[in-house]
Amino acid sequence: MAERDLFPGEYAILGFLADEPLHGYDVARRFKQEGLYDVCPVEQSLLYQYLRNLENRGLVQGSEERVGRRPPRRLFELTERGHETFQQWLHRPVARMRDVRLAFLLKLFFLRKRDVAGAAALLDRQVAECEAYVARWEAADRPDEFRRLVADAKLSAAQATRDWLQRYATELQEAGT
Amino acid sequence: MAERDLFPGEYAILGFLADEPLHGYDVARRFKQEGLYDVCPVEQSLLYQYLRNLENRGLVQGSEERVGRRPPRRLFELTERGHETFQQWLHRPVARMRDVRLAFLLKLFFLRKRDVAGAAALLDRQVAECEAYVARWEAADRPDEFRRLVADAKLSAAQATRDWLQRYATELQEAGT
DNA sequence: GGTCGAATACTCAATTGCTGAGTATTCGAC
DNA sequence: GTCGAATACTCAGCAATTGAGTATTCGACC
Repeated sequence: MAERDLFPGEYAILGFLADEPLHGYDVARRFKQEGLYDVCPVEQSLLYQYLRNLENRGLVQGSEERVGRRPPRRLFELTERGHETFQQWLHRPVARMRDVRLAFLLKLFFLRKRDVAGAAALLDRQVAECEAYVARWEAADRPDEFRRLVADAKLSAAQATRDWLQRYATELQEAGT
Repeated sequence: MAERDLFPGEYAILGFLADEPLHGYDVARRFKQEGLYDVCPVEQSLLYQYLRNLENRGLVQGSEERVGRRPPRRLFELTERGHETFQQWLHRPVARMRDVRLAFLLKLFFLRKRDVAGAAALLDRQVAECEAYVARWEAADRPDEFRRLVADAKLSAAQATRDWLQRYATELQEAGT
């Protein structure tokens, strides 16, 4: 039973926990405060399910805190495997164009703060993915008007994505020098 | 209990049935043949669920055919309300940018075949939607680096979409004269 | 010093959209 | 005459998400 890949929201949780251990509630707050919620709207109840899933996979570890007659709360932190999984994800470009504005933005969010040079490298790799995608759709045959329309739509979107990535890469390089 | 809006796939079914009554199976074939399936992958079993929903809403009407000891099959056709619903949808631009490459493409698919001038008019209205969207994101405040990044991504995508729509509108106008 | 609303911290049941796998018949090719 | 492809449809179950709920503590204000 091959496990499905984690969702963007789940990786984002790993990202926040990579910095410091947090309660589920704090993770939710980070999402809102940092603006990730606008890109990837993980509701509270969903967040706790994600956390549970991550724990089942051994990527995070929650420890129970009991204080007075408060209902027990849990502090979550990344395991070794959690760190590895997150780091691998962080440096891997996405294959599908529609993921650029979701998962890829999340990657940039976390990588930029840690490692500007790494972010620039990731951008370059993502630009290459875009080029490959553009080439595939330029080569696609267009048996009829509608398929031509679809191909043009995909092409123009992918080119715009590539250009935007390139602009941002340049910006990072200039800021880095 | 306000009913949810129909899915793009459901509108597409209305579109096919607007031309002629069909069996569910035929609708599925149209999806594949005409290339709609690549944009909007409606599996067979899903298609029949959509048909049932459309029938419950009184937008299509299925009549049972019994031949020999064949399992009964149903021929679906649009009702009056079905025609109205479809026509309204067909001429309405979409509000969200991500729908341009889904629902809006479907609209173009159906409208282009019937009414090139109407398609050109729809394109103009959709361009206006894009402009409004661009203006909203240009005005959005960018309290931090990440939100600036997100805004830039949205902006560049919306501008590319607008340009693509405009190119196609021009093309239609030139072909129409 | 009491109370009231906001913040903290989490859980669970229900829903919704979809997938996969199944059924039953007919038709054409060999 | 039989075997695979095409026709035509159904159903049970899952997986991701939503919404609504629970329980406690803290700070502000009267």
